[in-house]
Parts: sequence; C-alpha cells; structure tokens
Amino acid sequence: MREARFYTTSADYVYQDLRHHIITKQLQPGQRLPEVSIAVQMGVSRTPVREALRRLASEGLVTIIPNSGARLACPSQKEMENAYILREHLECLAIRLAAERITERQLRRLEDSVLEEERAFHEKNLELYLEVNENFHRTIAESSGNRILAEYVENILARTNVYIVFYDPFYNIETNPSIPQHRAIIAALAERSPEKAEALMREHLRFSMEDLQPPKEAEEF
Amino acid sequence: MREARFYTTSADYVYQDLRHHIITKQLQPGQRLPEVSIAVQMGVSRTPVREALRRLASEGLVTIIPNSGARLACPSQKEMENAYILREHLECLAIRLAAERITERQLRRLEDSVLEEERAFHEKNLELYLEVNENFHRTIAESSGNRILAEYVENILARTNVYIVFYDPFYNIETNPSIPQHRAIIAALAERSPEKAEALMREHLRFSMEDLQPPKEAEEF
DNA sequence: TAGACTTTTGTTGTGTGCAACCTAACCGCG
DNA sequence: CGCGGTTAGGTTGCACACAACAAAAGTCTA
Repeated sequence: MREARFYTTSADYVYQDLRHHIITKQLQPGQRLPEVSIAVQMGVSRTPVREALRRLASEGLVTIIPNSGARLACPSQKEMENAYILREHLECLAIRLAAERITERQLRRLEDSVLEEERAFHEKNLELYLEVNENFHRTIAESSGNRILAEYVENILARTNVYIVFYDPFYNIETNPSIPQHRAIIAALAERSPEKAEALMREHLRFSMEDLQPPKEAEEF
Repeated sequence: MREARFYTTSADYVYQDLRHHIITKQLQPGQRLPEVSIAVQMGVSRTPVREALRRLASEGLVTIIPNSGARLACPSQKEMENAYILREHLECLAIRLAAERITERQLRRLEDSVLEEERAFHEKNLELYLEVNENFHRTIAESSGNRILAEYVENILARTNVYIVFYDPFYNIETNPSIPQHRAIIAALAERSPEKAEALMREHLRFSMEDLQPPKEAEEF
C-alpha cells in the first residue's frame, strides 16, 4: 500500500493520504478527525498525523481548535464565493504576468495537461481530473515568474478543489466546458496576449464557480 | 518571563517568541535554527518548537529542508519585490471591498491605530511600530468582509514586515510619511470612496516598498 | 598531496507515555 | 420534568527516548 520511495517523510505520506481520502469522499465535511484513529488507520504514530493536520489547516481544509481537535472544513456558500473571488484575482494576475514570459516548454506542459484532462473526464475519474486540472492552473502560476504568487495560487487551488468534491458538478454535465476553455487560454498565452488570456481566465473561473451547487443545507457548526 | 495566561499553548508561545526574536534582530537572515537549541533556550521540549517552525515556514519566514533542518529566510531583492506586488493587489482588493461596508467601530479602531503608531514612531520603538502598523492593515482587510482574503493579507503582512526588519528604513528617515498616508486612507474609507481609498493605498504601499534598501549583498544559499 | 572511504557528531523524524483538558453522559436535587 | 454539578471517557498537549539520516571530520591508500 504505502510505497516508501514516493514520500520523503511519514508526515508527508499522511498529508497526501488524507487529501486522497477527502478527494474520494471517504470523509464528510465537518467530520471530526481524531489523531489516534487516523494514526492507527495509516500505521504511524500520532506525531506525523499532527503535522499533516496542521498543514491541512494552513490550507483551510481542516479547522483546528486548541485542546479540542481537528475537523474537516465545512465551507458555507459565502466562504466558497469569497474563495473564488480571491482565486479569480490571483489567477488573473498570474496569467497576465505569465503571458509575457511563458516558455515553449511550459506551453507544451499545458497542452499535455489538457490531453490528460480529456482522458480523465471521459473515464469519469474525478481524482485524476482534479489533479490534472490543478496542474494546469499551477503551471500558469509558475510561469508568472513570481514564486510567492505561485504559492498563493496553489493554496487557493487546494481550497476550491475541495469545494468541487463537496458539491460536485462533475457527473452532472455531459460535455465539460473547461476543456475548450483551457485550450483557448493556451492559445492566448501562445500568442503572448495578456489581455486576452486574462479575459478568458476570468470567464473560465466564473463559469466553474457557477456550476457549484450550494450546500444542501447550511449545517450548524 | 513567560506569562502563561497569554498563550493558549506552548507552541503558540514559541511561535510568538521566535517572531519577537526576529523582529528585534536577535536572529540573522539565513541563520540555522536547530530545534534543540531553541527548545532549551525557551525551556520547552522540541515538540512545540517543531510546530512553531512549521507555522513560520507556512508564512515564508523560515525555510525547512526535510532531514536537514530549518533556517531563517534570506529573501532576495526580487523575492521582496514579488511579495510587494502581491501585497499591493491583495490589499487594494481588500480596501475596495472595505470602503463599501466598513463600520464606525472599525473606523475608530483605525484611528486608534494611527495614534499608537505616532507614539511608537516618536519613541523609535520598531517592535511596537510594526505591530501597530500590522494592526492597521489587518483591520482594513477584516473590514472587507472576506475572511479568506483577510487571512492572505495577514500572511503577506508577516512576510513583508520581516523585510522591513532585515533591511530597515525606520531610523533613516526623519518624518514618517506612513502616518499622514494612513490618515488619508481612513478619510477615504470614512467617505466610502472605493476608488480614492484604493488609489491612496496603492501609493502608500509603493512608497514603503521603495524605502526598502536592497540587501547589502546577494549571499549564496 | 589528492581522493575516496570510514567514522563520528550533530540534527531531524518518529514512537510512546503521562498529564491536562474538553466533552458528554449520568445522577441527584429542586 | 428540567437543570446544575459531578464524574468518567476520550482526546489533545507536551516531554522524552531512540532510530534514521546528513554533513563533516578524520583516516587510509595510491
């Protein structure tokens, strides 16, 4: 199960595996996450589990209350909207910068991402789809040349991707509009047009946000 | 020394105290931060020290290399510029939103901040100044009504404030232009003018960035 | 003397035990 | 029946010990 060579530390393994559990809906929003039960389930001690939970907390995926414990985030409609507002601003800034300095190599990586994305979508493989989709946006953020901005984009991507899992439009739609939108964005980047790329990115993000269904009920905290 | 009631946990205490050491220049950029020496110095075990270091790493103040250890950040000129670019976008977004929904109570808090800021500046108390300055900007971010945005602003404030400490213009200038600039920003917020507030904030941030002296030398990593 | 190997030292990664804390169930009293 | 107080269970916070790893010092050989 656990391929040791893929992870530098146990804490990293727990972190990745917890995210995997979230993505595959094995954990419910708001659910408690006791350190011991996670530890025994993953075959490690509480120490690396603690570290993984703190890391997830810094990404907003879990909330930790001192002396009380960690629980999976339970984002409200408003919180999701706020996150998307922020994501739009960060990614639009990133793509504006990227359009003027992206390399051929990075453009090719983007094209590869879309191909894989297509495959994931046809296979209805949500986990792969999210990973590849994240790669696409991360590559653009890295192409901006601003490493701190790229860090922030990665952080907000982690948050918003979880929203997609919680309130998931993936299986509800026949053809995924994201893929042609991604292709158009690549074309705008290839012709080095910041304005065009930004406009397409903005439209793309607004589109995917609107697809999100509001939570069935605003549950009490 | 350690006032127990101020800190909920030991890890939080170590975190605050480490930041204090950084602010008061007791730690140099790039310096190694071994867990044990910090632990004995603060009279705690390594466990809370580890947690504090990870938290500082998520703010970009220290860099952690697995199996090697933590060291204080050593930001390059370009990294600082990148951080300020980001800060400008985040804070301008925040103040635009804040101008339309800030409460009287929050406006009063801002005015109080400026008064304290004045005091700190005349006393040449850099630590207090940074804290109050941070409060000013954080209050505006909170007034935006977007909690995630406020989190991000707080994060980027932590980074850029450290730059001020590392390459510090504080004692080099006679009159601090920040204080009248802060007053003007409050006035624009009071009259609920998003455009005016944003323009003033942008100018203010560009001003303070330009005051930063580049590092004496680009040191090797 | 240069270079590769070995040893040693210092540091981080992780498991584990104990104390403190929070939560919730239970019980008795009004 | 409702409610405050008490107690028991479970969970986190922290200290400490050992194992694993990395870097540097030292040693041997060509």
